[in-house]
Amino acid sequence: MTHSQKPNNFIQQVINSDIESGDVSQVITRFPPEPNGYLHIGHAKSICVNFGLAEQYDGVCNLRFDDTNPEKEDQEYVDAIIEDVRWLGFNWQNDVCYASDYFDQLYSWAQFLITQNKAYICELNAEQMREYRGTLTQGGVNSPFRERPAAESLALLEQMKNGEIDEGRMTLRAKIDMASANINLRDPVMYRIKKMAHQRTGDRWNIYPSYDFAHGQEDAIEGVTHSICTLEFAANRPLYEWFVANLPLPSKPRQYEFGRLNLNYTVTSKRKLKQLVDEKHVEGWDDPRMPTISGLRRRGVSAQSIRDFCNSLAVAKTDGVVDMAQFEHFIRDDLNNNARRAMCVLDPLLVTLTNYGADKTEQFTAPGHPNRDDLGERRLPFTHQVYIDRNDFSEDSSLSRKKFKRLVIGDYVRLRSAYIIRADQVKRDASGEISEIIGSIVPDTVGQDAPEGIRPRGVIHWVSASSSADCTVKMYDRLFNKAAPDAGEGSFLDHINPESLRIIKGCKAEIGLASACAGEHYQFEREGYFTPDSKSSELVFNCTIGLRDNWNS
RNA sequence: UGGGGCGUCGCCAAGUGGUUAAGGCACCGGGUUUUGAUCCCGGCAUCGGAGGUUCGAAUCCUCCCGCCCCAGCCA
Repeated sequence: MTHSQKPNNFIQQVINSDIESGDVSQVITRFPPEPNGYLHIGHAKSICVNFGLAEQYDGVCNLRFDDTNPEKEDQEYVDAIIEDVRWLGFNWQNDVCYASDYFDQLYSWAQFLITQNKAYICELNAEQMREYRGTLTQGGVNSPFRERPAAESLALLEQMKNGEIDEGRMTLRAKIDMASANINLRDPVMYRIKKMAHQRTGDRWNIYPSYDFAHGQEDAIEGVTHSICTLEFAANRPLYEWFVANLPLPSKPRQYEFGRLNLNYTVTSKRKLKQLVDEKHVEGWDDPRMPTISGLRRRGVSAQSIRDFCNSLAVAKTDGVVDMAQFEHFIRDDLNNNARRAMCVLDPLLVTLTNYGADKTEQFTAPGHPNRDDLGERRLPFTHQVYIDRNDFSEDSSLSRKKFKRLVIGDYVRLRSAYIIRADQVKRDASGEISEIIGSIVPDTVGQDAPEGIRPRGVIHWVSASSSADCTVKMYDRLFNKAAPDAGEGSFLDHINPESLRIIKGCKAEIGLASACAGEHYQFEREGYFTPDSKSSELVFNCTIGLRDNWNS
C-alpha cells in the first residue's frame, strides 16, 4: 500500500515485459520451503518478494512445501512454517501445496522420460557415480547402464518403487550429457531409494524424487509463471529448463535467481541454526537471540518491521551482507511509532522524599505515547518513596550538566511526568554501598516548568516503591561476536558471544505493566523496547532492542 | 586451468551513452524536546584496474584483478 516510486527490480522488469508481450496474463509465484527447519530472516525476504510480487500484479502466490526428502523433514516444521508466514501477514487463496501431492504425476513423468530414451536406471553406487561424473575441469564418463533398454529401466523403476531394491543400489538418472561443462547436466539423479516413511504419504513410497526432478514440474503443475529462487540455483537452471522442455507439462515456468539476504553478526543457514538448537547453544528455534521468525517474534520484533526491512532490500544478483544496523533501524522505527510508553527501573535504588507525606499518594497521568492520543494515557501513583535506576544517580557533583543529565547529590532532576526532586544525602549499607537516597520534592512542579533558580539536570524515569510490579528483564546481545561468524578457519560456534543473554531480576515496573500480555510492545522510556516473554508464567520482559543513544561517555 | 554469476560512498543500492552519480543505513555537525529517544536542518563517492570507441561513458569494446556458486542418491 505504501508503494513509493521505487524503481523496478530486474524481476519486475521481466514481468512487465512478459505482460506487455502477452506471454503472461496472470502472475503466479510460490514460496517453496523445505520443512526441515524453522524459517529465518533470510526466508522473510523471499516471502516478501514472492507474496509481494503476487500482490503487486494481482496474481497468486502459493505456499508450497518442497517435501521430497523425508529423511530431514518433519511435521513440526510444516506447522511452524505455516504459522510464521501467517504471522508475517501473508495469506494464500489456494490450499497449502505440497510436492508430495504430485508424487504420482512425477512418477509417470519419469516413466515417460524412460520411454523417450531420456532416462535410465543406473546401478553405480554413490562412490562410483562420483568418479564417473568427472571434475570441474574434466568431463565425466558415461555410466555402463546408460544404454539399458527402456523396458528394463521401466521394470526396475517399478521394483525400486515397490521396495524390492535396497537403498543405494540403484537410481533413476536423466540421460543428458556426461561431457557437459555444467556438472548438473551430467546425468543427474531423478529418483533415489529411501525406504522411509514420509510425514504425508506414509510408507506408500520407497523412492523419492530429487529436487531437480521435482521443482520445475511442481511449478508447472501450479501454473507458476515466475519461479524465483536464490543465486546458488543458477547452475541448476539449465536442468530446470531441460525437464520443462522434455516433459509434457501443463505450463512452461521460468526460473529467476536473486541474491539471498545475509546479515552480519548472525548466521542464516538452516543447518547451522539447527545445530545451535540441537547442541543447546540456545533454548530452541524460538530463542530470542535466533534470527528465526519465531525467535524474532518472541524477542518482540514486529511483523511490520520485518516486512519494512525486507522491502528496503534490493532484489538483485549481488550477494552482499546487510548491516544488522539496517534491520535494527526498521525494528526501532515501527516500535517507536506504535509501542506504548512505560517506565521500568532495572536496577532499583530507593529514594525517600522527606517533604512528601508518608501516607500520601497522588495519581499522575502520562501519555501512552508522546504523539499519539489514540494510545490513551496511563496512571502513575506517586508516593514518598520511589525507585530510580542506580545508574541515574551520582555523588560526583563535579560532573558537568552536559555530561551527566541525571540526579547528582545536591542537585535537581525531573522525575518523568512527576515532580522535580533534589538529592540531599545518601545512606549506605554495611559494605559501603549506597542503599538509599534521601531527597525532597520541589512543590508544584508537576506538569509545570521549573521555577526560577532551579534547573533540573535532566529527566529520569522512576516508579513508586509501594505500588509497582516486580519483574525480570532479559537483555540480549548479538549471538556472535564476529561480523562473519562462518568466515575463516574454525567453526562458527567458536564465535558465539558468551554474554548474549543477561538476566536481570528484581526490576520494578510501573504498576500498569502487571497485566502486560505476550504480543504487546512497550517502550520503557530511556531504556528500549520490551515485550512480555511468551514462554514465561511470571512477569518477564524480553528486551527487543535498546533506544539509540548518541552520547559517548 | 571448466561452467555460471557479481564488482557504484563504511554497509545496502538506483543508474540501461549526455543527471550537479538517486535513496536508505551508519557516521559527523546544528535545532526542538519533561525519553541523552523521536522529530527537524545540514554534511558525506566520479563508479574494481588499465587501455580503447565517442563531441560525450558508471553506462559500449578489449584485457586484467577480485569475490561468490557448482563435482549430495541435500534443497
